Amino acid sequence: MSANSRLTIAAHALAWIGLYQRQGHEVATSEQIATSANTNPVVIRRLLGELRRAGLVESRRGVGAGWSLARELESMTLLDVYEAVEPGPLFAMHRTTPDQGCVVGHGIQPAMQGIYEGIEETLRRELARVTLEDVLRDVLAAPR
Amino acid sequence: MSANSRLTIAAHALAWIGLYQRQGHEVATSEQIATSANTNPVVIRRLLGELRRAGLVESRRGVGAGWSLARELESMTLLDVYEAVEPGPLFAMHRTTPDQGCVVGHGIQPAMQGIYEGIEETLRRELARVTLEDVLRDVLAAPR
DNA sequence: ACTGTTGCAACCTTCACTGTTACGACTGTG
DNA sequence: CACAGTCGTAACAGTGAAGGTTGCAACAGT
Repeated sequence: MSANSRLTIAAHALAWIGLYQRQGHEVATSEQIATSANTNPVVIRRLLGELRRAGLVESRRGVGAGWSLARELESMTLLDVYEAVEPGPLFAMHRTTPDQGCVVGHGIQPAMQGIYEGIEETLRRELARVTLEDVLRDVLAAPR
Repeated sequence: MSANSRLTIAAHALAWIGLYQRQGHEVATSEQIATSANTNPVVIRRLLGELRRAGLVESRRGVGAGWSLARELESMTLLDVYEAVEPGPLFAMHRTTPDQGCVVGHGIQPAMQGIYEGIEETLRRELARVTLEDVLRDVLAAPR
């Protein structure tokens, strides 16, 4: 499907900020998070910007600037993150309109639309069952 | 997610072949299916080739060549099609290894791996609940 | 005024998907 | 046996998303 890592990196960033704050720090910088995720700070800022628009994090500018959680990790689910960073649908329709003169060409899109909606709804329910607190717990439970 | 239309087109092709065969025809050509799906015959042949490898369709060459179903539509699910045309996982990990010296960088991949596996399993169950017979029925039920 | 960080634009590279052309391989028909 | 129609597949181009990188203005505390 040509999967991307946006949800993974976003969860990484949130878990990092959450843990950092529990260690007594006020804000985390995109530079620190990027080092942990082994990527570029701008990539982190772009993702966190989308999470800010969704109300999951806040940012401060100026000296002592950085990122902090807008809510507790317990109240954030992977669905919140998914919706913030993945706007489009999971499955795409035809790139060009199928032949409307053909029975199948005419009926296929409404048919698949209905099926896909049900499947995506199930995916969302599943994503909503996992909180970022769960993620952080699993992260800390990793061996070694 | 940069979704693609492979599952949609594959379902379209299978429904088309199935309906065509019920109308008394032996085999369908990639040309006919491509016309219905409004795409190029080679695109259809590539997709059907993957479905053939998965044992869902058969092809004949030579004069009177074309494609036919290898099984009844009732016995084919969207999961069969999905697995035939979408090899990779739904969500990707980091493109580069995260900082293993960081607690989060070290634990994030196993954590997300476990979470993603559960979610993909749910997705598969959902795809397995829809047969291609269901798809064809919905196609034929479209208004007008 | 200085400093460190965000916000954001601009650009590049990579990669998957899709579309297209071309042609050899195959097989039933005349 | 030649022909015709279709598959099988390689090769290449176009498109678009994702990710990486650089650069710089804006901001705010010291």
